[in-house]
Amino acid sequence: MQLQERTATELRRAIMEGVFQPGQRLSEVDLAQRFQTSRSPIREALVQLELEGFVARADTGRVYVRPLSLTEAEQLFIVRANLEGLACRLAVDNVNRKDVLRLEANIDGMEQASRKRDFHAALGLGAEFHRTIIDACGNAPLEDCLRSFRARTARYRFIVAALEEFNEKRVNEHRAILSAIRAQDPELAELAMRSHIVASSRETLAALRSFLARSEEASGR
Amino acid sequence: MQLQERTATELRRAIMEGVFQPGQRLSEVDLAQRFQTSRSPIREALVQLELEGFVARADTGRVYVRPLSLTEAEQLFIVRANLEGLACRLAVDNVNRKDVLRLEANIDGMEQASRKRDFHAALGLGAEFHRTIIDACGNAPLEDCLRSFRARTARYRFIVAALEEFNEKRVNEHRAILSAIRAQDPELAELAMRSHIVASSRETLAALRSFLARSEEASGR
DNA sequence: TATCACAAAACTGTCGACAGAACATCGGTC
DNA sequence: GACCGATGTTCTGTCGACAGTTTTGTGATA
Repeated sequence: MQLQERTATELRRAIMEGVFQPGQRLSEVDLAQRFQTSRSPIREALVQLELEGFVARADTGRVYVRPLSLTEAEQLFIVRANLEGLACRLAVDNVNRKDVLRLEANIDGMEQASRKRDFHAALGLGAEFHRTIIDACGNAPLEDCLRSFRARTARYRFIVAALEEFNEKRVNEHRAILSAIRAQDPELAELAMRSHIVASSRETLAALRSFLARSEEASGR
Repeated sequence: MQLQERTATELRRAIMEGVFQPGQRLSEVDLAQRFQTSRSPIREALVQLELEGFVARADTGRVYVRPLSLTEAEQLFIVRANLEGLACRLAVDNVNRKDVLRLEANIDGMEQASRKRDFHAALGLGAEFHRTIIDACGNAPLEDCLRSFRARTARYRFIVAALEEFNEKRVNEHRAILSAIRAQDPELAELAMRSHIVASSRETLAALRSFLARSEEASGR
Protein backbone atom coordinates (compact mmCIF):
# COMPACT_ATOMS: atom_id res chain seq x y z
CA MET A 1 0.00 0.00 0.00
CA GLN A 2 1.11 3.52 -0.76
CA LEU A 3 2.66 5.45 2.08
CA GLN A 4 0.33 8.41 1.78
CA GLU A 5 -2.72 6.15 1.95
CA ARG A 6 -1.38 4.17 4.87
CA THR A 7 -0.55 7.34 6.76
CA ALA A 8 -3.97 8.82 6.17
CA THR A 9 -5.68 5.65 7.37
CA GLU A 10 -3.59 5.33 10.51
CA LEU A 11 -3.77 8.99 11.35
CA ARG A 12 -7.52 9.00 10.89
CA ARG A 13 -7.86 6.03 13.20
CA ALA A 14 -5.58 7.64 15.77
CA ILE A 15 -7.71 10.77 15.77
CA MET A 16 -10.95 8.80 16.03
CA GLU A 17 -9.58 6.83 18.95
CA GLY A 18 -8.35 9.90 20.71
CA VAL A 19 -4.66 9.08 20.48
CA PHE A 20 -4.33 12.62 19.21
CA GLN A 21 -6.49 14.88 21.35
CA PRO A 22 -8.92 17.42 19.89
CA GLY A 23 -7.16 20.72 19.40
CA GLN A 24 -3.73 19.13 19.52
CA ARG A 25 -1.21 20.44 17.09
CA LEU A 26 0.13 18.06 14.45
CA SER A 27 3.60 18.94 13.25
CA GLU A 28 4.56 17.52 9.88
CA VAL A 29 8.04 16.77 11.13
CA ASP A 30 6.78 14.89 14.19
CA LEU A 31 4.31 12.91 12.10
CA ALA A 32 7.00 12.06 9.58
CA GLN A 33 9.19 10.77 12.36
CA ARG A 34 6.37 8.82 13.98
CA PHE A 35 5.36 7.19 10.69
CA GLN A 36 8.92 6.72 9.52
CA THR A 37 8.56 8.63 6.28
CA SER A 38 9.47 11.93 4.78
CA ARG A 39 7.15 14.90 4.92
CA SER A 40 5.72 14.46 1.41
CA PRO A 41 3.35 11.56 2.15
CA ILE A 42 2.39 13.27 5.40
CA ARG A 43 1.44 16.44 3.63
CA GLU A 44 -0.67 14.54 1.13
CA ALA A 45 -2.40 12.64 3.91
CA LEU A 46 -3.13 15.91 5.72
CA VAL A 47 -4.80 17.37 2.65
CA GLN A 48 -7.06 14.35 2.66
CA LEU A 49 -7.87 14.47 6.37
CA GLU A 50 -8.58 18.17 6.17
CA LEU A 51 -11.12 17.56 3.44
CA GLU A 52 -12.63 14.78 5.51
CA GLY A 53 -12.99 17.11 8.47
CA PHE A 54 -10.58 15.44 10.88
CA VAL A 55 -8.01 18.21 11.00
CA ALA A 56 -8.11 21.94 10.43
CA ARG A 57 -5.51 24.27 9.08
CA ALA A 58 -4.70 27.61 10.70
CA ASP A 59 -3.94 30.49 8.36
CA THR A 60 -0.30 30.03 9.26
CA GLY A 61 -0.47 26.59 7.67
CA ARG A 62 -0.25 24.69 10.90
CA VAL A 63 -2.52 21.73 11.28
CA TYR A 64 -4.59 20.88 14.36
CA VAL A 65 -6.89 18.03 15.30
CA ARG A 66 -10.36 19.42 14.90
CA PRO A 67 -11.91 20.17 18.25
CA LEU A 68 -15.12 18.45 19.23
CA SER A 69 -18.15 20.65 19.51
CA LEU A 70 -21.76 20.08 20.33
CA THR A 71 -23.08 22.02 17.38
CA GLU A 72 -20.84 20.20 14.94
CA ALA A 73 -22.02 16.88 16.30
CA GLU A 74 -25.65 17.94 15.99
CA GLN A 75 -25.12 19.07 12.43
CA LEU A 76 -23.29 15.92 11.44
CA PHE A 77 -26.04 13.73 12.82
CA ILE A 78 -28.72 15.67 10.98
CA VAL A 79 -26.98 15.11 7.67
CA ARG A 80 -26.22 11.50 8.46
CA ALA A 81 -29.80 10.75 9.37
CA ASN A 82 -30.93 12.11 6.05
CA LEU A 83 -28.28 10.48 3.90
CA GLU A 84 -28.48 7.14 5.58
CA GLY A 85 -32.25 7.23 5.36
CA LEU A 86 -31.88 7.74 1.64
CA ALA A 87 -29.38 4.90 1.40
CA CYS A 88 -31.78 2.64 3.24
CA ARG A 89 -34.61 3.53 0.92
CA LEU A 90 -32.46 2.79 -2.11
CA ALA A 91 -31.26 -0.45 -0.57
CA VAL A 92 -34.79 -1.81 -0.46
CA ASP A 93 -34.69 -2.39 -4.21
CA ASN A 94 -31.20 -3.83 -4.14
CA VAL A 95 -30.82 -6.20 -1.23
CA ASN A 96 -30.63 -9.84 -2.12
CA ARG A 97 -31.47 -12.93 -0.13
CA LYS A 98 -27.95 -13.10 1.27
CA ASP A 99 -28.00 -9.55 2.55
CA VAL A 100 -31.22 -10.13 4.39
CA LEU A 101 -29.88 -13.27 6.04
CA ARG A 102 -26.82 -11.38 7.04
CA LEU A 103 -28.81 -8.55 8.56
CA GLU A 104 -30.90 -11.10 10.44
CA ALA A 105 -27.86 -12.85 11.85
CA ASN A 106 -26.39 -9.50 12.72
CA ILE A 107 -29.38 -8.49 14.78
CA ASP A 108 -29.39 -11.82 16.59
CA GLY A 109 -25.71 -11.46 17.35
CA MET A 110 -26.24 -7.94 18.61
CA GLU A 111 -29.00 -9.08 20.88
CA GLN A 112 -26.87 -11.86 22.33
CA ALA A 113 -23.90 -9.57 22.79
CA SER A 114 -26.15 -7.08 24.50
CA ARG A 115 -27.42 -9.78 26.86
CA LYS A 116 -23.92 -10.89 27.66
CA ARG A 117 -23.09 -7.26 28.40
CA ASP A 118 -20.43 -7.33 25.70
CA PHE A 119 -21.18 -3.81 24.57
CA HIS A 120 -18.06 -3.42 22.54
CA ALA A 121 -19.05 -6.36 20.33
CA ALA A 122 -22.59 -5.03 20.10
CA LEU A 123 -21.32 -1.71 18.89
CA GLY A 124 -19.18 -3.39 16.24
CA LEU A 125 -22.11 -5.46 15.04
CA GLY A 126 -24.24 -2.34 14.92
CA ALA A 127 -21.75 -0.66 12.64
CA GLU A 128 -21.66 -3.73 10.44
CA PHE A 129 -25.46 -3.65 10.12
CA HIS A 130 -25.29 -0.14 8.77
CA ARG A 131 -22.42 -0.95 6.48
CA THR A 132 -24.31 -3.85 4.94
CA ILE A 133 -27.24 -1.62 4.10
CA ILE A 134 -25.07 1.16 2.75
CA ASP A 135 -23.14 -1.25 0.56
CA ALA A 136 -26.44 -2.43 -0.88
CA CYS A 137 -27.75 0.99 -1.81
CA GLY A 138 -26.07 0.90 -5.21
CA ASN A 139 -25.15 4.59 -5.27
CA ALA A 140 -21.39 4.96 -5.19
CA PRO A 141 -21.18 8.71 -4.50
CA LEU A 142 -23.65 8.31 -1.68
CA GLU A 143 -21.66 5.42 -0.25
CA ASP A 144 -18.46 7.46 -0.22
CA CYS A 145 -20.16 10.43 1.31
CA LEU A 146 -21.72 8.31 4.02
CA ARG A 147 -18.49 6.56 4.82
CA SER A 148 -16.97 9.94 5.48
CA PHE A 149 -19.84 11.19 7.60
CA ARG A 150 -19.97 8.00 9.61
CA ALA A 151 -16.26 8.27 10.36
CA ARG A 152 -16.70 11.85 11.47
CA THR A 153 -19.53 11.06 13.83
CA ALA A 154 -17.62 8.06 15.14
CA ARG A 155 -15.27 10.49 16.85
CA TYR A 156 -18.11 11.36 19.20
CA ARG A 157 -18.98 7.80 19.98
CA PHE A 158 -16.27 7.20 22.53
CA ILE A 159 -18.29 9.17 25.02
CA VAL A 160 -21.40 7.02 24.95
CA ALA A 161 -22.41 6.45 28.50
CA ALA A 162 -25.15 4.01 29.48
CA LEU A 163 -24.25 1.51 26.79
CA GLU A 164 -26.60 -0.95 28.30
CA GLU A 165 -30.00 0.52 27.61
CA PHE A 166 -28.49 2.09 24.54
CA ASN A 167 -27.93 -1.24 22.90
CA GLU A 168 -31.27 -2.70 23.77
CA LYS A 169 -33.15 0.09 22.12
CA ARG A 170 -30.90 -0.10 19.08
CA VAL A 171 -31.65 -3.76 18.58
CA ASN A 172 -35.34 -3.04 18.32
CA GLU A 173 -34.79 -0.18 15.93
CA HIS A 174 -32.62 -2.37 13.74
CA ARG A 175 -35.40 -4.91 13.75
CA ALA A 176 -37.84 -2.28 12.54
CA ILE A 177 -35.49 -1.31 9.73
CA LEU A 178 -35.04 -4.88 8.59
CA SER A 179 -38.74 -5.50 8.68
CA ALA A 180 -39.36 -2.50 6.44
CA ILE A 181 -36.74 -3.76 4.03
CA ARG A 182 -38.31 -7.20 4.04
CA ALA A 183 -41.69 -5.65 3.35
CA GLN A 184 -40.14 -3.84 0.37
CA ASP A 185 -41.45 -0.55 1.70
CA PRO A 186 -38.97 2.20 0.74
CA GLU A 187 -40.77 4.99 2.54
CA LEU A 188 -40.98 3.06 5.76
CA ALA A 189 -37.40 1.87 5.48
CA GLU A 190 -36.18 5.43 5.08
CA LEU A 191 -38.26 6.60 8.00
CA ALA A 192 -37.13 3.74 10.23
CA MET A 193 -33.48 4.37 9.49
CA ARG A 194 -33.77 8.07 9.94
CA SER A 195 -35.55 7.89 13.26
CA HIS A 196 -33.10 5.24 14.43
CA ILE A 197 -30.21 7.58 13.84
CA VAL A 198 -32.02 10.51 15.37
CA ALA A 199 -32.83 8.48 18.47
CA SER A 200 -29.33 7.09 18.72
CA SER A 201 -27.79 10.52 18.24
CA ARG A 202 -29.93 11.94 20.99
CA GLU A 203 -28.21 9.70 23.50
CA THR A 204 -24.79 10.46 22.15
CA LEU A 205 -25.51 14.17 22.21
CA ALA A 206 -26.79 14.02 25.78
CA ALA A 207 -23.61 12.25 26.85
CA LEU A 208 -21.57 14.77 24.92
CA ARG A 209 -23.27 17.69 26.59
CA SER A 210 -22.43 16.47 30.05
CA PHE A 211 -18.93 15.55 28.94
CA LEU A 212 -18.24 18.98 27.53
CA ALA A 213 -19.77 20.66 30.57
CA ARG A 214 -17.55 18.59 32.85
CA SER A 215 -14.37 19.29 30.90
CA GLU A 216 -15.22 22.98 30.72
CA GLU A 217 -15.72 23.05 34.45
CA ALA A 218 -12.40 21.29 34.92
CA SER A 219 -10.53 23.73 32.72
CA GLY A 220 -12.26 26.66 34.38
CA ARG A 221 -10.78 25.86 37.76
CA MET B 1 -2.85 32.01 -1.94
CA GLN B 2 -1.07 28.75 -1.54
CA LEU B 3 0.09 27.03 -4.69
CA GLN B 4 -1.61 23.76 -3.92
CA GLU B 5 -4.92 25.48 -3.37
CA ARG B 6 -4.61 27.60 -6.46
CA THR B 7 -3.74 24.58 -8.54
CA ALA B 8 -6.65 22.56 -7.22
CA THR B 9 -9.07 25.40 -7.94
CA GLU B 10 -7.83 25.98 -11.46
CA LEU B 11 -7.60 22.33 -12.31
CA ARG B 12 -11.11 21.72 -11.03
CA ARG B 13 -12.43 24.53 -13.13
CA ALA B 14 -10.56 23.27 -16.16
CA ILE B 15 -12.10 19.84 -15.75
CA MET B 16 -15.59 21.26 -15.23
CA GLU B 17 -15.26 23.36 -18.36
CA GLY B 18 -13.99 20.47 -20.41
CA VAL B 19 -10.52 21.89 -21.01
CA PHE B 20 -9.35 18.48 -19.90
CA GLN B 21 -11.53 15.85 -21.52
CA PRO B 22 -13.14 13.00 -19.60
CA GLY B 23 -10.81 10.04 -19.57
CA GLN B 24 -7.80 12.14 -20.44
CA ARG B 25 -4.60 11.32 -18.67
CA LEU B 26 -3.11 13.94 -16.36
CA SER B 27 0.63 13.65 -16.00
CA GLU B 28 2.10 15.27 -12.93
CA VAL B 29 5.05 16.54 -14.90
CA ASP B 30 2.84 18.14 -17.55
CA LEU B 31 0.63 19.75 -14.95
CA ALA B 32 3.63 21.07 -13.08
CA GLN B 33 4.89 22.64 -16.26
CA ARG B 34 1.51 24.07 -17.17
CA PHE B 35 1.02 25.60 -13.72
CA GLN B 36 4.64 26.67 -13.38
CA THR B 37 5.32 24.78 -10.17
CA SER B 38 7.08 21.70 -8.97
CA ARG B 39 5.31 18.39 -8.61
CA SER B 40 4.64 18.67 -4.87
CA PRO B 41 1.73 21.11 -5.01
CA ILE B 42 0.35 19.23 -7.99
CA ARG B 43 0.35 15.96 -6.10
CA GLU B 44 -1.42 17.54 -3.16
CA ALA B 45 -4.02 19.09 -5.44
CA LEU B 46 -4.60 15.72 -7.10
CA VAL B 47 -5.27 14.06 -3.76
CA GLN B 48 -7.93 16.67 -3.20
CA LEU B 49 -9.54 16.36 -6.62
CA GLU B 50 -9.56 12.60 -6.33
CA LEU B 51 -11.49 12.85 -3.07
CA GLU B 52 -13.85 15.29 -4.71
CA GLY B 53 -14.51 12.87 -7.55
CA PHE B 54 -13.01 14.86 -10.42
CA VAL B 55 -10.13 12.55 -11.15
CA ALA B 56 -9.50 8.86 -10.64
CA ARG B 57 -6.29 7.03 -9.98
CA ALA B 58 -5.36 3.82 -11.79
CA ASP B 59 -3.66 1.15 -9.73
CA THR B 60 -0.43 2.15 -11.44
CA GLY B 61 -0.77 5.54 -9.78
CA ARG B 62 -1.60 7.40 -12.95
CA VAL B 63 -4.35 9.94 -12.74
CA TYR B 64 -7.16 10.40 -15.25
CA VAL B 65 -10.04 12.82 -15.58
CA ARG B 66 -13.06 10.89 -14.44
CA PRO B 67 -15.19 9.83 -17.36
CA LEU B 68 -18.78 11.00 -17.56
CA SER B 69 -21.42 8.34 -17.20
CA LEU B 70 -25.16 8.33 -17.19
CA THR B 71 -25.44 6.25 -14.05
CA GLU B 72 -23.02 8.46 -12.15
CA ALA B 73 -25.01 11.52 -13.15
CA GLU B 74 -28.25 9.90 -12.05
CA GLN B 75 -26.76 8.94 -8.72
CA LEU B 76 -25.26 12.36 -8.11
CA PHE B 77 -28.57 14.06 -8.79
CA ILE B 78 -30.42 11.76 -6.42
CA VAL B 79 -28.09 12.65 -3.59
CA ARG B 80 -28.09 16.31 -4.46
CA ALA B 81 -31.87 16.48 -4.54
CA ASN B 82 -32.00 15.03 -1.06
CA LEU B 83 -29.22 17.09 0.46
CA GLU B 84 -30.31 20.32 -1.08
CA GLY B 85 -33.88 19.62 0.01
CA LEU B 86 -32.59 19.27 3.53
CA ALA B 87 -30.58 22.47 3.25
CA CYS B 88 -33.64 24.29 2.02
CA ARG B 89 -35.71 23.02 4.92
CA LEU B 90 -33.07 24.14 7.39
CA ALA B 91 -32.77 27.50 5.67
CA VAL B 92 -36.40 28.29 6.39
CA ASP B 93 -35.54 28.95 10.02
CA ASN B 94 -32.44 30.92 9.19
CA VAL B 95 -33.10 33.25 6.31
CA ASN B 96 -33.28 36.90 7.19
CA ARG B 97 -35.02 39.77 5.47
CA LYS B 98 -32.00 40.47 3.33
CA ASP B 99 -31.77 36.93 2.04
CA VAL B 100 -35.39 36.97 0.98
CA LEU B 101 -34.95 40.24 -0.87
CA ARG B 102 -31.94 38.84 -2.58
CA LEU B 103 -33.77 35.71 -3.65
CA GLU B 104 -36.60 37.84 -4.98
CA ALA B 105 -34.27 40.02 -6.99
CA ASN B 106 -32.53 36.93 -8.24
CA ILE B 107 -35.71 35.42 -9.59
CA ASP B 108 -36.65 38.67 -11.29
CA GLY B 109 -33.22 38.86 -12.87
CA MET B 110 -33.48 35.30 -14.04
CA GLU B 111 -36.82 35.93 -15.62
CA GLN B 112 -35.56 38.97 -17.47
CA ALA B 113 -32.43 37.18 -18.62
CA SER B 114 -34.60 34.34 -19.83
CA ARG B 115 -36.79 36.74 -21.79
CA LYS B 116 -33.75 38.37 -23.33
CA ARG B 117 -32.55 34.90 -24.29
CA ASP B 118 -29.40 35.45 -22.28
CA PHE B 119 -29.29 31.87 -21.06
CA HIS B 120 -25.79 32.02 -19.78
CA ALA B 121 -26.69 34.81 -17.37
CA ALA B 122 -29.83 32.95 -16.37
CA LEU B 123 -27.81 29.89 -15.51
CA GLY B 124 -25.44 31.94 -13.39
CA LEU B 125 -28.30 33.56 -11.53
CA GLY B 126 -29.83 30.16 -10.97
CA ALA B 127 -26.65 28.93 -9.35
CA GLU B 128 -26.56 32.03 -7.17
CA PHE B 129 -30.12 31.37 -6.02
CA HIS B 130 -29.12 27.95 -4.79
CA ARG B 131 -25.96 29.25 -3.19
CA THR B 132 -27.87 31.83 -1.21
CA ILE B 133 -30.15 29.19 0.23
CA ILE B 134 -27.32 26.80 1.01
CA ASP B 135 -25.36 29.54 2.74
CA ALA B 136 -28.37 30.21 4.92
CA CYS B 137 -28.89 26.64 6.07
CA GLY B 138 -26.51 27.06 9.00
CA ASN B 139 -25.05 23.57 8.78
CA ALA B 140 -21.39 23.78 7.84
CA PRO B 141 -20.75 20.11 7.07
CA LEU B 142 -23.84 20.06 4.88
CA GLU B 143 -22.69 23.20 3.09
CA ASP B 144 -19.31 21.69 2.31
CA CYS B 145 -20.83 18.46 1.13
CA LEU B 146 -23.28 20.27 -1.10
CA ARG B 147 -20.63 22.48 -2.58
CA SER B 148 -18.78 19.37 -3.63
CA PHE B 149 -21.84 17.63 -5.07
CA ARG B 150 -22.92 20.72 -6.94
CA ALA B 151 -19.49 21.03 -8.51
CA ARG B 152 -19.58 17.41 -9.57
CA THR B 153 -22.98 17.70 -11.20
CA ALA B 154 -21.89 20.93 -12.84
CA ARG B 155 -19.65 18.86 -15.09
CA TYR B 156 -22.76 17.51 -16.74
CA ARG B 157 -24.34 20.89 -17.26
CA PHE B 158 -22.42 21.85 -20.38
CA ILE B 159 -24.63 19.53 -22.36
CA VAL B 160 -27.95 21.14 -21.56
CA ALA B 161 -29.80 21.48 -24.78
CA ALA B 162 -33.03 23.44 -25.07
CA LEU B 163 -31.96 26.10 -22.64
CA GLU B 164 -34.94 28.13 -23.53
CA GLU B 165 -37.82 26.15 -22.08
CA PHE B 166 -35.40 24.91 -19.47
CA ASN B 167 -35.03 28.34 -17.94
CA GLU B 168 -38.67 29.24 -18.03
CA LYS B 169 -39.67 26.22 -16.01
CA ARG B 170 -36.85 26.82 -13.55
CA VAL B 171 -38.02 30.32 -12.85
CA ASN B 172 -41.39 29.04 -11.77
CA GLU B 173 -39.87 26.35 -9.61
CA HIS B 174 -37.64 28.90 -7.93
CA ARG B 175 -40.69 30.97 -7.28
CA ALA B 176 -42.36 28.02 -5.58
CA ILE B 177 -39.32 27.48 -3.40
CA LEU B 178 -39.18 31.09 -2.33
CA SER B 179 -42.87 31.15 -1.57
CA ALA B 180 -42.48 28.12 0.71
CA ILE B 181 -39.60 29.82 2.48
CA ARG B 182 -41.64 32.97 2.88
CA ALA B 183 -44.50 30.93 4.30
CA GLN B 184 -42.05 29.45 6.80
CA ASP B 185 -43.09 25.96 5.76
CA PRO B 186 -40.06 23.67 6.10
CA GLU B 187 -41.78 20.57 4.70
CA LEU B 188 -43.00 22.39 1.66
CA ALA B 189 -39.68 24.13 1.13
CA GLU B 190 -37.87 20.81 1.19
CA LEU B 191 -40.33 19.26 -1.19
CA ALA B 192 -40.21 22.23 -3.58
CA MET B 193 -36.44 22.20 -3.69
CA ARG B 194 -36.24 18.48 -4.14
CA SER B 195 -38.73 18.33 -6.97
CA HIS B 196 -37.05 21.30 -8.61
CA ILE B 197 -33.78 19.45 -8.71
CA VAL B 198 -35.41 16.24 -9.86
CA ALA B 199 -37.20 18.06 -12.66
CA SER B 200 -34.12 19.97 -13.67
CA SER B 201 -31.99 16.85 -13.61
CA ARG B 202 -34.45 15.04 -15.84
CA GLU B 203 -33.70 17.48 -18.62
CA THR B 204 -30.00 17.29 -18.10
CA LEU B 205 -30.12 13.51 -18.07
CA ALA B 206 -32.20 13.38 -21.23
CA ALA B 207 -29.67 15.60 -22.97
CA LEU B 208 -26.86 13.48 -21.60
CA ARG B 209 -28.43 10.30 -22.87
CA SER B 210 -28.59 11.56 -26.42
CA PHE B 211 -25.12 13.04 -26.13
CA LEU B 212 -23.59 9.79 -24.98
CA ALA B 213 -25.51 7.83 -27.61
CA ARG B 214 -24.21 10.15 -30.30
CA SER B 215 -20.61 9.99 -29.15
CA GLU B 216 -20.82 6.22 -28.82
CA GLU B 217 -22.13 5.99 -32.34
CA ALA B 218 -19.35 8.25 -33.54
CA SER B 219 -16.64 6.18 -31.87
CA GLY B 220 -18.26 2.98 -33.13
CA ARG B 221 -17.75 3.96 -36.74
C1' DT C 1 7.13 42.22 37.96
C1' DA C 2 5.41 43.28 33.45
C1' DT C 3 6.71 44.66 28.81
C1' DC C 4 9.15 45.00 24.88
C1' DA C 5 12.92 44.07 21.46
C1' DC C 6 15.67 40.92 19.46
C1' DA C 7 17.96 36.66 18.51
C1' DA C 8 17.46 31.64 18.08
C1' DA C 9 14.81 27.71 16.96
C1' DA C 10 11.12 25.35 14.72
C1' DC C 11 8.12 24.86 11.04
C1' DT C 12 5.85 25.16 6.51
C1' DG C 13 5.91 25.75 1.35
C1' DT C 14 8.37 24.60 -2.49
C1' DC C 15 11.86 22.59 -5.14
C1' DG C 16 15.02 19.27 -7.49
C1' DA C 17 16.94 14.56 -7.35
C1' DC C 18 16.91 9.63 -7.45
C1' DA C 19 15.17 4.82 -7.57
C1' DG C 20 12.15 1.73 -9.24
C1' DA C 21 7.96 0.67 -11.81
C1' DA C 22 5.24 1.18 -15.98
C1' DC C 23 5.18 2.07 -20.75
C1' DA C 24 6.54 2.54 -25.58
C1' DT C 25 9.55 1.28 -29.27
C1' DC C 26 11.85 -1.59 -32.19
C1' DG C 27 13.98 -5.63 -33.93
C1' DG C 28 13.53 -10.57 -34.17
C1' DT C 29 10.90 -14.97 -34.65
C1' DC C 30 7.30 -17.94 -36.15
C1' DG D 1 1.77 -10.24 -40.91
C1' DA D 2 1.19 -11.16 -35.95
C1' DC D 3 3.32 -12.08 -31.69
C1' DC D 4 7.12 -11.62 -28.45
C1' DG D 5 11.03 -9.98 -25.91
C1' DA D 6 14.69 -6.71 -25.06
C1' DT D 7 15.83 -1.94 -24.40
C1' DG D 8 15.35 2.82 -23.75
C1' DT D 9 12.15 6.30 -22.08
C1' DT D 10 8.72 8.25 -19.17
C1' DC D 11 6.51 8.55 -14.97
C1' DT D 12 5.36 8.08 -10.05
C1' DG D 13 6.68 7.60 -5.03
C1' DT D 14 9.71 9.21 -1.85
C1' DC D 15 13.35 11.79 -0.06
C1' DG D 16 16.37 15.62 1.59
C1' DA D 17 17.41 20.56 1.11
C1' DC D 18 16.60 25.47 1.25
C1' DA D 19 14.22 29.90 1.93
C1' DG D 20 11.08 32.54 4.28
C1' DT D 21 7.86 32.90 8.04
C1' DT D 22 6.10 32.01 12.60
C1' DT D 23 7.01 30.92 17.23
C1' DT D 24 9.75 30.63 21.23
C1' DG D 25 13.12 32.03 24.41
C1' DT D 26 16.01 35.65 26.50
C1' DG D 27 17.57 39.62 28.31
C1' DA D 28 17.09 44.55 28.89
C1' DT D 29 14.06 48.27 30.60
C1' DA D 30 10.65 50.69 33.01
